[in-house]
Amino acid sequence: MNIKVDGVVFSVEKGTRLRDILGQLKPAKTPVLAGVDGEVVGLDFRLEKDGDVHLIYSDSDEGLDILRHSASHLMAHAVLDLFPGTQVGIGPAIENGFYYDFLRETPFTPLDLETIEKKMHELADRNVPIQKIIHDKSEAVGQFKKLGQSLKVELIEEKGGESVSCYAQGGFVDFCLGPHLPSTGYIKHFKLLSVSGAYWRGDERGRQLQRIYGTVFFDKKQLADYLHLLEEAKERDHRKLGLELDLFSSCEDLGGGLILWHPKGARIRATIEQHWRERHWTGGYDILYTPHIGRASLWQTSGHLDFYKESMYSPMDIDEQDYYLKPMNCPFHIQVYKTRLRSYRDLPLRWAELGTVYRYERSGVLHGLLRVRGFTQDDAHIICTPQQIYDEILRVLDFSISLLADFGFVDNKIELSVRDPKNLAKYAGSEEMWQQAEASLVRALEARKLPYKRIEGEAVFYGPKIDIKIKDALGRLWQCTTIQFDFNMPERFDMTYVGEDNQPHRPYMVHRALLGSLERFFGILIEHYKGNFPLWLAPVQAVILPISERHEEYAVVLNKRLQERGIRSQADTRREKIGYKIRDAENQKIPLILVVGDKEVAAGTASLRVHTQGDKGQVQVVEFLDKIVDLNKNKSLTLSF
RNA sequence: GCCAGCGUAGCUCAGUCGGUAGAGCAGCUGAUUCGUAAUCAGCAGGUCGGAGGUUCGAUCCCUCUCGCUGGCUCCA
Repeated sequence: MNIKVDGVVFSVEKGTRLRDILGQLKPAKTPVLAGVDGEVVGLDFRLEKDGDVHLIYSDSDEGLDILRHSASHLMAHAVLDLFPGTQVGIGPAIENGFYYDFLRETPFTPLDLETIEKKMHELADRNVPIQKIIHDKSEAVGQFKKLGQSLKVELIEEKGGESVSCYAQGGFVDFCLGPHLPSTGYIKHFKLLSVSGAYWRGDERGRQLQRIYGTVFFDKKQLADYLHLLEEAKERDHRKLGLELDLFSSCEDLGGGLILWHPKGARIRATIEQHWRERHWTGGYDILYTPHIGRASLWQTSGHLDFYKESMYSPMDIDEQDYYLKPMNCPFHIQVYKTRLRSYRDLPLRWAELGTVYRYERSGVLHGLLRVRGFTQDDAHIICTPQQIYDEILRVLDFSISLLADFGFVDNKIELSVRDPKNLAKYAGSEEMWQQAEASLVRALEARKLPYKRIEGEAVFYGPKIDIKIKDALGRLWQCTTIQFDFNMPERFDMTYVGEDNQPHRPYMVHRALLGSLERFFGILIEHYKGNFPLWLAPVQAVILPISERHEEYAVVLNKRLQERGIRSQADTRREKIGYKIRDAENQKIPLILVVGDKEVAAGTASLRVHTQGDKGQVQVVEFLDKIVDLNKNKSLTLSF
């Protein structure tokens, strides 16, 4: 009898268990499951006929998906056992875990989660087989009606074909395409994480269900690692660090989603902005400033009052005219463009602005610095001729990647969003423009050999775009850069330039933000570095700690020498023991700590301690100064002495 | 906006089955002059998120409201 395992043919005896052929196969890792002719089986599965086998490993997406999905069924099983009368909604595998939605009068409490978890362990320990059952539709509907599961009935009636696939384990049955584990015994290492509300089928007018989230892994260590990652994320939370390091706050009287930048946070922001301006000026951009409010007629022309009104704040009355807070900067930049007749010789124009915009966000979505109602975009508009778009896209792509790298973000994921081919009517701009724009985006990505994901239907109505997501120290992705074509605004504002042919032409406009917003980027930066900012960004770069009062004068002089070289330095002359001051400086995450006592005063040196690295011994002041000035100027991301 | 949870001193948290509150850190004052992550003592600090109701009496119970948290929805 011949079987093919992951493409390699083996000859085995009928009835051989999969487990027994692993010796011959010598896979690099031990598999947990296998797929045999489209079914998921355990390693004890006996091969009875010729067929295709593929091995499934504990850390593969496929394996985890099956496990997660089966764990969600196990959870539903436990919930129905514990709380009869509960209705089940849907329960898929998701990134990092699973959830299941339940319809039940009484809300689940954290205590209930423990009980459910215990029940799940019980059911898993019984190692109940999970069986696929094919019903015909009416039979399935009848069965779920009898069980009182009307949500499932609704789903089957809508989604089920003539025959309906269900999975059963013990007394629990679910309408589900699978695949699932062979039995519940595989589900050992899991944890239920939280309860929240979720709308039935995502419709906010519909019924609200209770969603329980959990996570599951094949082995104990993977679960422990994941839970550790969650802890680590909590430690890095920018809201916690923002308070501890005195970077920013928001307060009730101000209103949600509005941020106060404290001196240290503002220092970092100013450093970011300074760097950003330098890079833009040397990178071929000009910088604009525009106001925070504009007349209704402007927003009428731009179309924002038609298509963006829900995100805009109510108008204010100024001399009986309506003025609106700006949710975007583009109409202002366009006004600058229109102040004079533009020639093709003027293009491309690259106009950037750190523009503060205000957008209404629903109260429930506000989150620290990451989702706010007032924020400063590092915005720019590139206005160019059709012939220039490829060069401009390439340029902005390079620029963005290099700017992000300055802050230590070098691992990116790029997405290209294009039209939904099935719904071409809803887009602004001509067929030719879309094709040309998309081609230039693709060409630029390919010229730089940047891997990207093409997503159909994700483009906004006015043009295709490239988004860049950066990966932080915990491997989490954050969207920062967006580069979008806009075929709508030039039309609405009737932007033109005079071509070589002395005729008016419509320019192309590209809207781009690289860091995204300063608030959000700062939040990401705090979490990425866990508050341990690289030297060039640190609000306080060095602190001088005199051992006792008699070393104060030396410390003050040394401090002044650092400050004269442009280092943000402080002398801590509080009458405290050195251990106390060191602890304080370490907690404040100050990169460089200089301890000075009798020895240093006598030798004219300082003892250097580097944050998180410990005591480095004595350094010569002149050499040390040269070195840190250099590290600071070069915006080094690491400190080595 | 919706569901659930939370809101006690600047911060982290305890507490009151209804009789107006307590610790540690931070702060202030004093002593200590010290060598690589917390010196000691004293003091001060709260209309227990806000408003209303029930009650002889509310920080505690109820209603409303504001804010925060986790999600959902949204994210041109």
